[in-house]
Amino acid sequence: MKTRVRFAPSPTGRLHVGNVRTALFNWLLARKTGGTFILRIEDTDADRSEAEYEKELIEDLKWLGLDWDEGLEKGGEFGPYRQTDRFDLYRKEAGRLLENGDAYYCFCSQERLDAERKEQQEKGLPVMYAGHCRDLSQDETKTRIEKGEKPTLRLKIREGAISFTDLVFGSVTVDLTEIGDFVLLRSDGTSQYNFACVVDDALMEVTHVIRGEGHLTNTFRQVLLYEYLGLPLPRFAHLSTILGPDGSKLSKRHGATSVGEFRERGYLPDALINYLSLLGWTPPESAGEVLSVKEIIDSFDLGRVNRSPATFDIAKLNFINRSHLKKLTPEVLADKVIPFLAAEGIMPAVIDGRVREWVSQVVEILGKYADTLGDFPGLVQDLLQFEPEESLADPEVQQIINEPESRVVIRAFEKNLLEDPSPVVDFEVYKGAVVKIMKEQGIKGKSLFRPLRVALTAKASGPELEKIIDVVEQAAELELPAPAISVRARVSAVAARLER
RNA sequence: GGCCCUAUCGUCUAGAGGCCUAGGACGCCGGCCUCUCACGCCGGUAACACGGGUUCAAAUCCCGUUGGGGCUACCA
Repeated sequence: MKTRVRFAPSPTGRLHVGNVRTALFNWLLARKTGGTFILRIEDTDADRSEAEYEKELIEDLKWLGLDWDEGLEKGGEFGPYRQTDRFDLYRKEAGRLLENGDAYYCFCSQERLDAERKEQQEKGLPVMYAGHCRDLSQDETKTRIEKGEKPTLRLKIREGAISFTDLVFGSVTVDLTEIGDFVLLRSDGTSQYNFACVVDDALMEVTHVIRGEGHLTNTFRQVLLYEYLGLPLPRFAHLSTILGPDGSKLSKRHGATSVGEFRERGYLPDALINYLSLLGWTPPESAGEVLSVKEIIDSFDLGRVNRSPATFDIAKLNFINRSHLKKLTPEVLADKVIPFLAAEGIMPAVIDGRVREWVSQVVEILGKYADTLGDFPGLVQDLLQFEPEESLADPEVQQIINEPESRVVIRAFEKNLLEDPSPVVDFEVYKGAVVKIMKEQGIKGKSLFRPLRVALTAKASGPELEKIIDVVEQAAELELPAPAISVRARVSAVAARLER
């Protein structure tokens, strides 16, 4: 039988990484087995669901590359795929339950239910609906409805126990005395989650229900529903919760939690997928941990998913992201970095070919310093920035400048550059000037390059000098929002400050 | 409160009774490379929550304790 899986989010907020992992594991199973991945929206909670979130959710999924074969936007023969469009279906199935005597109308008021629950809690009793309306006569039910009362429909829980085998948690069992008669249809006629979920999964012929661990105990209710409805039971696989650094469920106070935030911070979709796939799942040892999406699909196996909750570790995500960043060509990387530079006002909004080429070079030099695309603006800023007044006050820089030899190097460097007729200081010019110092002054190694670095950048550390010389000079020729300073101007500025 | 689930280095994890003196990855620390920072390479630090069983043998099986998560809604 062909695998059919689904991701069924509620549009009640931005897409959380925990949910992404759920979507991912579903998607991986579908892609691994050549099955179908369905996107369904569970929006039966009218108060919290918003169209805006649904839109964003779709965008996030697309950005991640988790494409679906059936459902929202795609359509399919099992639609509609939004639960608010499926109420007739739920009512129809509820009707069957009612006819079979497995469900009943409940007229208990919200107040009564609340009071009862409170009392049960205070007395330390199991908290569940006591079943007051369970044995109401058909006549009474009928007249009360005719009088205009709006009942809920509840499931009549049978005696005995219910158990099922979860693909990751194994066999689980519960005694049905632990479960109260729960609501199927609300008094306004809409469906409650567990019921809608079962009807949808069954009607959509879902073969594997892969979802968060929070639903593990809901599954008992759902299995019972499948039984009452006489529908074939799908396989279940529950995924452990993702925790924050303090061991509680990952939430906003732990920092970024939504896909949108990670995208905005400059994480690559493939890296996010790679990292999330590693939470609770282990690739075969030989594969290593930095994997392409294709590699993950190829080695994915639900049987290797573990049960214990995992803590979200930003340091490891950074490592994975960095690793993915390093695999990109400079050109591809540049195109991804440019929007981040533009957002910080470092690059103009409209980029021409020369600037793009320049960014490619820069990104190649600075790439090893970046964890995320969002790190680049700061790095490029550092490269472009030249503020001798402030930077020369740095103790490390001071120490270099105070060396008599350093002063000789900087002055000679300035002189050599000024004597060179080339309008632009490119790498060849730079090299010529440096070689001359070595020959004439006999200075080399540390004593040579440290002052050269200070002369060029007014800093004590940074990327390799021979790599930055060209891009620094070129930056001065580019029309950047904040004009960059040319090599000669830099060296002269530093040399001038030597006198004081 | 009741029920369900869970527990290996700081973190993600390997581990399906002897292969475990517990392996890998991230982080951290150290070394090498090097004008510097970083990258890279090499090395190191560090864990079976606790207490009882079962067994010739337990990280692995059972029971309990403790910690964590979830459900117990006319939320999903």
